[in-house]
Amino acid sequence: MQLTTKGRYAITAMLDLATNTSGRPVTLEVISDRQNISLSYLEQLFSKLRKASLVKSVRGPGGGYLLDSAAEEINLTQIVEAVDENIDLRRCKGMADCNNGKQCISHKLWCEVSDQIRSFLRSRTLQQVIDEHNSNEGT
Amino acid sequence: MQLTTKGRYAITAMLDLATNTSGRPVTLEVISDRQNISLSYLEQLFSKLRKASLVKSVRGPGGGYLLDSAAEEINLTQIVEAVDENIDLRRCKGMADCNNGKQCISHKLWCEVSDQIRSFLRSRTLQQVIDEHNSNEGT
DNA sequence: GAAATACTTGACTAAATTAGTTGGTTATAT
DNA sequence: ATATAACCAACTAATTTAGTCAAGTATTTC
Repeated sequence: MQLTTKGRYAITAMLDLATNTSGRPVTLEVISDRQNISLSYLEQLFSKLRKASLVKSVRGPGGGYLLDSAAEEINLTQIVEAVDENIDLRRCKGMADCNNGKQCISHKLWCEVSDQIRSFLRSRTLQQVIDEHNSNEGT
Repeated sequence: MQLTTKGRYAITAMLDLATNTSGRPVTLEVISDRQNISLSYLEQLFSKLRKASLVKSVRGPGGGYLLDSAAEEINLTQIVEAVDENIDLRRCKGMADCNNGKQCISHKLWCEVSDQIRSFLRSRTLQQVIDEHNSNEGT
């Protein structure tokens, strides 16, 4: 589990899509302007998001991107994992010579922490994030 | 809030310290061997951890590092923030020309997500992570 | 069916971050 | 004294992130 600017860009862009209620596709150019993310970098990210079936594209004039599922159905782990191909530990890829005894106790602990973060993010959908935002309007 | 290999290394090393119950300092060399992290990279990280008062050092022979507080008192956000100086958004540092209207709605949403992750990590102490590990022993 | 729109792809470059190296110095226990 | 191990700073290498460029392909609209 990584959580860097890359994942943040992806979440930001997906939230932008999720708040578009017009029903019409949103172009990457518009997202680029609104969110200050370079168009071509967005293209890279959306290529991955599309392959992960998180968004769908509409070509031609009036085209753009739409969420592929309802905002209630898309959680943050899906987004982060779609763009941030999760890099494993460097030396002990998988379990190589790592799991022998206490050598790796804190590596194992780390994995558990990582799992907890992942499942926390999985429990949060785009819609929830938006709803919580709206209920805080007054601040 | 970043969460990269750097933060993971720091958490891993801190967990290593936290599981040392001998009461004697642990050298970076030992951690380096046990966790497969280069000694000099550990030095960089521990310099920051020390400045953040998360660990204390003992010089000279028999020296090394110890947690500065009890493992119950140290949470994961403290560790990550100590080493991963949190990089803000690129263009709209602070609030520059960002907060004007709907321009930034999903930036704001992102900040809220980020806060949620931060407070989740803050709710988890080193000791809790270790305890949960021990109660899963049988697997 | 031609033109415009807008996604798609891939290779490339630049910048930033992470990781590791080197070569010291300082403090302290023995 | 000497060995140990923290401390420090500047440097390099590797990797990742971010952005650029240039060509495609699909689709709508006229």
